[in-house]
Amino acid sequence: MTDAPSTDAVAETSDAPSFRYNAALAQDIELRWQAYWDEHKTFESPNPAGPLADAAALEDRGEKLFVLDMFPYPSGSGLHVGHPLGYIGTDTYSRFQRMRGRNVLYSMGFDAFGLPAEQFAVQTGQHPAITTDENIANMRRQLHRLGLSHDKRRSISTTDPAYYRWTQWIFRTIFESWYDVDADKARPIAELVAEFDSGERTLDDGRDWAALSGTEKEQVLADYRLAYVSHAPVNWCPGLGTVVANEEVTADGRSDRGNFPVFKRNMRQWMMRITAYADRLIEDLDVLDWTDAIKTMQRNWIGKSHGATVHFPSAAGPITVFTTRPDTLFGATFMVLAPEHPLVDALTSPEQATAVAAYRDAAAAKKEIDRTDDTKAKTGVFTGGTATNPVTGEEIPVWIADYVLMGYGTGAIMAVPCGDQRDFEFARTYGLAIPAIQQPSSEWFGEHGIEPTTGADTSTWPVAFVGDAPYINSANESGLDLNGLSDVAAGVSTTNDWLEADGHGHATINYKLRDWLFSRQRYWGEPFPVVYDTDGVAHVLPEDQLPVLLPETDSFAPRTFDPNDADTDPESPLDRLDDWVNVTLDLGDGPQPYRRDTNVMPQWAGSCWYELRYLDPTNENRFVDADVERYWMGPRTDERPDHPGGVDLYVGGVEHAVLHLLYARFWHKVLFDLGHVSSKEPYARLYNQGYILADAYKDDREIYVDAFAVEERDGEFFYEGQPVTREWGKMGKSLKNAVSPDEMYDSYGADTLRLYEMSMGPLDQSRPWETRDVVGMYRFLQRFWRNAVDEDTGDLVIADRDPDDETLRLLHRTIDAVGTEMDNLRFNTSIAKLIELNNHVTKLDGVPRSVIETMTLMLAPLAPHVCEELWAKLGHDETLTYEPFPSADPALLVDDMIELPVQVNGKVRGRITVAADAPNDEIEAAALAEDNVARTLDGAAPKKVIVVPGRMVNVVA
RNA sequence: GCCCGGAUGGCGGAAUUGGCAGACGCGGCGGACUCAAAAUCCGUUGUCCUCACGGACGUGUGGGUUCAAGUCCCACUCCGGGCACCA
Repeated sequence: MTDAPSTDAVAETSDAPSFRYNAALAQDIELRWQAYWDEHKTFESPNPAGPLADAAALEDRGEKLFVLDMFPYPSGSGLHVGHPLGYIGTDTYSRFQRMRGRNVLYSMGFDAFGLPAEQFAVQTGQHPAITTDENIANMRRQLHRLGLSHDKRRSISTTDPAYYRWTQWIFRTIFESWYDVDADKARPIAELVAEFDSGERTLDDGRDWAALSGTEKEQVLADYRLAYVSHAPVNWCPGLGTVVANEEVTADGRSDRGNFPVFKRNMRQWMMRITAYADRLIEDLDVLDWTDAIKTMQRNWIGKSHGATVHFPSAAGPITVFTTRPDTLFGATFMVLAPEHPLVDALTSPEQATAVAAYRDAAAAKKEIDRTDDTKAKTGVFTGGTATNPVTGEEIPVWIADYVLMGYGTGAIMAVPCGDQRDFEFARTYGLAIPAIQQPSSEWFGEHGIEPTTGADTSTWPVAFVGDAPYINSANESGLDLNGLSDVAAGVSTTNDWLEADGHGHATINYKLRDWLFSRQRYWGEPFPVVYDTDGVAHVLPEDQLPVLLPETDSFAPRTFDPNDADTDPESPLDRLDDWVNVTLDLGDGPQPYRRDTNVMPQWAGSCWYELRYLDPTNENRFVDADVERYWMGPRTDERPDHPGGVDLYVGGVEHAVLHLLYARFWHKVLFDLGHVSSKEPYARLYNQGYILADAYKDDREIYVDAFAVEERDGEFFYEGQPVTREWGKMGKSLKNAVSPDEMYDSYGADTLRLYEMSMGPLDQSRPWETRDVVGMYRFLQRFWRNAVDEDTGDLVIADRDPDDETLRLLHRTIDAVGTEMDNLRFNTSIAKLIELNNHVTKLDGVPRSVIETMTLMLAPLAPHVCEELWAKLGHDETLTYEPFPSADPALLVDDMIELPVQVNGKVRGRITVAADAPNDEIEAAALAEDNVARTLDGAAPKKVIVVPGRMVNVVA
């Protein structure tokens, strides 16, 4: 009759009813339905083309919906109950939307390259390829047991050569392109070469392109390519044995992985020209449905600021500064260079040489955290050199100080002590002049408790003045005159015009964002598809020579160093493999000897495009078929005209706000510019789920102890008799407070775990795990099950009649509410409404079939296994996955009679029941006649009666 | 220091546009079943006053707007997160 799995009584050790919904029965149901879904390929979603195409199914399914989780790295310790919070949310949403008729793409891959996997391998002595596969298998098992409705055909691992072949292909594509500033998009490098060849474009430095040697041409092109090798200051982390990106360095100058010190060193490394996209990465945030918090973080990281570039002539050549306040040039009485600035040597006078050298050494030795600590007093040294202020013509002293950072702007500033607090403090410390160039208001003086000063005198000022105020002492003989203006914006634009006209500078936009350091000196990553010829010129391998396989070796451990020894050099593990490094290849001009690049890509590479591979996971000709890509990722202008396209719902933790999410947007935009994808953004809607928190306990050595062995006595906590201190933390192995989902499956089953995690609170909020609370959802499922099934016989016990009016109305109100709540990812309130309905029908003498069927469908996205089981028991032959989600009858959402609270002076004194469409005067009369209202009024005539239709009545006495 | 969030019973959390504060769950209390316990089920549960009817108080603090404020405005306190010598 049905191919749904059959129910067998579960043997019980106790005398509990054989068909009570308990952990054993739940497990039985869950394993059977998981097998059923696999066998029937229930969650496979059809593509419009290629091997996953299925025209009939596509016709059936309706509009596409791409739901995506941030994919995990396959950890060696497996999952704890905190990991799947987001996955349960996306699974529930996906199941709900399938019932709403959408063609849902939902799968899960593994971000398996990178440091964690490599470190785990080093610890266990196993090759990372082996441990990674084992860990993936274990995580797949745990996720499968949770009942996640993934299309398993679409799962990928970034470590699979069939996957990273295309990661290398995208690298190749980026390498072979350049950013055309005029067209404001990336274009193939071949088109740039063609422009140089034809003379349409000439070299900036005036050289003749045609006269350059091949190597020289390559050097020119390298300055245009979006992936290039640079010799520049990078973040060297001896403790990890590799360089890391700016985004991977914490505010206190340490690696976010491993927490080792990071040092700035000049090194030859691969970079990606993400800065070319700075503006678009900011602008396109506007069309994304992301939280403002994440958008703000990305904007701050890119750090766009408007200002001016100004050149100060000096004996050592012009010193170029960036300033956001060119209007304060008249107040620039000295300059400050970062200690590492290249002009320092040339500017330093013989008398100051010793002091300058000593200061530079001290600055270099300082840890980043000390250098960027703005609470410390400012230090610096005079170089003995001077530069010319272009607006005043004055010779001003040039200092070096470590509060000026080489990594921002030009590494040099003009100091305006009257208008910048840092410069002010520096000038006070070293007795430099602080002439005023704006006249602050008397209020400003009042706020700082000093007598107003006029003119240049600032001797009594406690701080610099920042803001709008009339300019003074701000005119020169070459036609720049700000005096009389009092608006900073006007001052800035006037000054910029003058600077440009006189050739001293020009308006500029500066960014905090630096190019992305893309190479790592580790083993477990994607090899660069790059070789060097005997002249040292880099060649990217042609498509047909990809993938460049990561070579097999036993010596995959990185060379790491004393974490504090900055004077070390990175050594790539791949460097040791001479046979692999030295190759003879035919790149079109016959077999030639080459050396392979021995770097690997950062972990972020694989996660920059994985969502695209889900679409077409087995394609061997392209990273994704164009039609398939357009179907799943294309912009949806039916939703809104500026829809950017991309993933419809992307759920993950907030910790990737500027790492993965920035890099992935950058790659996607390059692919978009080159016509390889149809959406300008990868993730249209981003939702940040919260974390599961758990108490963690530390002993007096500050070491975490097993949280499950801690006892509480009178508000104090003890571990093995010793007092310990409690703190909040994310759940995790390192805090020794992790609860495994396997424990929950054993005690309650997956459906209960799913319901509990969804009921704890809003999905975007962090919440503390309480194992003892889980039983609430278990009891709910038991009650729900008992409403339909006889616990002793396992037979259906539904009532053979139509629901009463009250039940019917509650049912439809619940349908209405649950649909809306689920649409908005508010699963906690969906569950509350379903429990409310279930509690109501529990009191009935038997639940009508129509009610139990509707409830089963509504609960199915949240607790799919038990609902499938009931659905089958109710006589249905097929999975409920594609049953339409119940819809509410609008006529049943409005009641004939309604109860209204009656307030007297804002306090509820009684209730009246009136017809829903009763006129106001009738409601008013009923309200005043209510016993307790009348008593409260005590005969006094009401001053006013406010009737809020359908809501309430307020009597003003 | 700057920018975002947030604060509601013993606990997690609910509350369209301002309109019955505390939905739902945990825990507590009382009861049923049981020799007993666990599990399960039923009832009850913001605090205080009252035998009761009922009343007073109550959404971090202090003001304000309003017939009516958890919700809006002003000023603060505390907590979480992000950024931070960014010129």
